[in-house]
Amino acid sequence: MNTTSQKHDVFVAIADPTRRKLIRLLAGAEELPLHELTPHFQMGRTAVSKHLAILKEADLVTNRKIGRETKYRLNPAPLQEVKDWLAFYEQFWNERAILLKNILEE
Amino acid sequence: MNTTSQKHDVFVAIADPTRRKLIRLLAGAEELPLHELTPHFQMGRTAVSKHLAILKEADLVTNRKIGRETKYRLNPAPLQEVKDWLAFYEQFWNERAILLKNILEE
DNA sequence: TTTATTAATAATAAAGAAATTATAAATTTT
DNA sequence: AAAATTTATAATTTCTTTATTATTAATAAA
Repeated sequence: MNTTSQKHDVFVAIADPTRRKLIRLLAGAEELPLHELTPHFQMGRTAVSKHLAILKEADLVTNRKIGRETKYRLNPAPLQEVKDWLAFYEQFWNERAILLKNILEE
Repeated sequence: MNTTSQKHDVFVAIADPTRRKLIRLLAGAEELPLHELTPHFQMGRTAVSKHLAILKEADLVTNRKIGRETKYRLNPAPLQEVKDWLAFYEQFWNERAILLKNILEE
């Protein structure tokens, strides 16, 4: 792990609204090239391309070159890590569960 | 919304590993003051205090002053937003579901 | 083969986040 | 009352992220 490729965190990847929107767009289509994704945003191609690179480092998207375009595809599998993380806190976030817990602890 | 108080995003709040560890520590106790949380980290009190402020802006923690200490408590409710966001993608991230979808689309 | 399209990378600039030290304020202990 | 404890805030520094422009390369279309 020298110069490039930082092996990006899924939590960091989904923290950015642009990247969440990219995920959403890719969920609605099998594959999309950069130039079809770009017009949905107010920034330039290069910026969108970099957001896609971050998603790719988190393994949330894959891509393949078809002719001169690079088609991006969603890979939702890494979201499982977030789901697992949340699962631990589910026991806390229900108010009824908290009340019940308080009663049991008396 | 003038000088302070930026109304922080839950996704941003949980993106940082220090803050996830704070959430985990607070899940394991009813209430904890800053000086009990700090020794679990390599940074100073001030830095931990600021991370707690970000969690508070995201409404993931509440606090109350008891004498000279400020006790922090976890409020997991805002995590629901993340759970809801993930729920949308559950239909995609199961390989069996993807295979089935491909078959149905033929 | 020239021109247009598509996209990645490098270099830079700007903005934002994270951590530190220093200071101040409030509360408890001695 | 003086000293110690606990915390918050301000000022500063450092680091990281985000976005831009410019350059290069590759493919497709004219």
